[in-house]
Amino acid sequence: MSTILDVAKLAGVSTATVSRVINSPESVREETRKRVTRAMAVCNYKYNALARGFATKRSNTIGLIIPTINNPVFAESTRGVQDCAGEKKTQVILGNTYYQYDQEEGLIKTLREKQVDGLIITSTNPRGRIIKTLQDEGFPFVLLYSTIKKGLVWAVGIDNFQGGYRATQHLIELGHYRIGMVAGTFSISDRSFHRWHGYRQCLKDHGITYEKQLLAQTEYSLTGGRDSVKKLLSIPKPPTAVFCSNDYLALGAMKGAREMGLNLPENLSIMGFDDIQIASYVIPGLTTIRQPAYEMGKQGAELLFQRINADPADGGPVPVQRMLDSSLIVRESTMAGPEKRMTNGTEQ
Amino acid sequence: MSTILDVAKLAGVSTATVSRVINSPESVREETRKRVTRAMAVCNYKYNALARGFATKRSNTIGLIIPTINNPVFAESTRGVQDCAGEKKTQVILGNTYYQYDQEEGLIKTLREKQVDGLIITSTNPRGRIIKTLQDEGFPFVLLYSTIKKGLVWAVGIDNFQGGYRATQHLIELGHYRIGMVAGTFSISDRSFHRWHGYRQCLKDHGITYEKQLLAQTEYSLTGGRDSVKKLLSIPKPPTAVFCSNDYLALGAMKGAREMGLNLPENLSIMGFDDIQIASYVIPGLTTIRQPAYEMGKQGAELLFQRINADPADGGPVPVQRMLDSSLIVRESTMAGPEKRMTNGTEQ
DNA sequence: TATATGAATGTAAACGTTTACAGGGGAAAA
DNA sequence: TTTTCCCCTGTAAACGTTTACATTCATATA
Repeated sequence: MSTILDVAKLAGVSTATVSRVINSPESVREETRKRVTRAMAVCNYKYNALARGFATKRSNTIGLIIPTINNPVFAESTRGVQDCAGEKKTQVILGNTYYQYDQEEGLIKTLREKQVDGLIITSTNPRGRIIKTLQDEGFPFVLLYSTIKKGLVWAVGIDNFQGGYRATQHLIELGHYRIGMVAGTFSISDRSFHRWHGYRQCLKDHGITYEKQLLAQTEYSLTGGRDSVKKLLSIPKPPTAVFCSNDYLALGAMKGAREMGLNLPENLSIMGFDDIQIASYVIPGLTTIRQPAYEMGKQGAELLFQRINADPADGGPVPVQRMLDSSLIVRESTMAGPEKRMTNGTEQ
Repeated sequence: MSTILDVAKLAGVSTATVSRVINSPESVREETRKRVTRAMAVCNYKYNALARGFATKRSNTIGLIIPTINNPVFAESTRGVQDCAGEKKTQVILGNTYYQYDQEEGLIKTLREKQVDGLIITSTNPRGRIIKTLQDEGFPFVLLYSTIKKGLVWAVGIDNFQGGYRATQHLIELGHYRIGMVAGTFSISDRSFHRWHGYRQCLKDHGITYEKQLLAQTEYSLTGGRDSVKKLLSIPKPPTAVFCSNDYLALGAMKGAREMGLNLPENLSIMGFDDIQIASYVIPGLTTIRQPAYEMGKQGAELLFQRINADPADGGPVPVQRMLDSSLIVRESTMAGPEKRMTNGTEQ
């Protein structure tokens, strides 16, 4: 492999000049530039970005930490991050935590050792020790899918409480009052937790008492959704509607309900959360709360670069928390509850 | 930031010794080791893997190039790659080509500059210039989803021709003889191309003449699948079955067919390819050709490491091409063609 | 003519590791 | 006692860039 030095010798200039034609060509005389360019071609010179990173303490690489690339919602925001990073000539290293805190911890450590310029994290536990350390040490990072509304940490997310509330409200307005919830284990996702809070509050506001047996917690997977809904449908007075804390679980729930012989949505209304692409391609179309996943990734990355490139002179940039809009998308997987149908004669 | 030198001074040893306690602790006396470890803690030492990479010419990073992380099949193999890399203490940089050759070209260049130890590539054009260059220069890479069966390039894939053949055969055996195909544009994926070849050959072997108008080419997306199937259904004698070159397109096709008022599978049989997870969660369950996506990623990574770590002494390791098994998964989206149903009385 | 200016280039140190090689010292062997 | 060996540690160069600073030289200015 030839180096800048080889090129320099061949072109009869110093390494500094070669470096300059690479990084600020306008600062070197045209004739010299040509000579150097030709020399680079002659010895098939390959730039070593790692050596540059070493010299400049800037790797032009960022780390992206998500629970799992399998959930399309994270795939979508990954794309957002990548697209933004691409514009900034930056590469992204991807890591999956599989919702495990120790994995998250390990990943962050490794990526920092790799000298990434910053981190975008969909954390399993945003209030845990690791994030705190990062914050204390002033390392540039931004939280994704975060529920943090105000404070010192950079974050972009949606209002998960409100989302959970709105989802539940939709079901109540349809006349359901036995509403189950399928959620991820709270210890592994604080998003689920907030959505559940919204659900509880909404029930309360409508005079419906919360029942513990109407909550099924599970791991985030299609099978998790399927099994959980079956559990909910097996209790004495089963729910007529279930709110799943994400679309992935909801898709699983649909299958589970059907395996128990139910027709959808007549026998069971199902709500999801996320609005992944496939949600509108499925029968019945999944009613859900849309969150702008691609946009979230994109904006997260933008904020990160903003933070990284900020002039540290004036006490550092001021942290920003950005809340994106979520919205209710009504499709066919939810319909009027049995009582409502009877009273207004729309029972089929 | 403290360096190895700081630690060394603090512990009263040389930098070499500190480096040794990091990389081969067993080679240093216990008492010294302890002293160094303590010193590292005291000055909050953070290892710089980038500096290491620079010194050793080994970045412990590999690049993974795929068309798009949005297609679950690539997300799944990405996970396979990541899991394997994780075991080897290696990180993976992810790049999407969006099926564009110039993107692929750019990514490969950038990643090589970043000094990745190797590349795993799901190429848009495996016989193009870039792959050739990589090969000529002896850079370690392995092709994923490749159809290459024998030769000098490392590759893992399935037999796409056979897969296309088997899919078509399934439809023919069900009594269909007007069989459409929805495929990606051939110029952007050689996999699609081979599946289409299998389709044609199978038609031929069963005495069915190939009709150009029964082929719809499109970009790889749900909407692409939806629009294409509509096009196929609008021709004078529309197909009674369509084979989509991947599940993603097939899911789109299902929607398209329904939007034209068809019942599935009674009015149209639909086949996919890949067997993405969601394929079995959809109604009707999607009949498809399964390919082991996770396994493909995992094995691809294993081969890459094998190649990277091979002792270059004995003329370099011998290239391996690995063909994984694919298999027909019959679900509910395909059923007997109209004629067959009439003749044997199973028409509903 | 003498001086100031500025553009283009060169010099050399710095970045934080690794590692080939050398050396010290103690135990075992002769 | 001398020699040999091995374990542990140190020395110093090397990896390929960038960049602050110095230098050169031509041109403009006084």
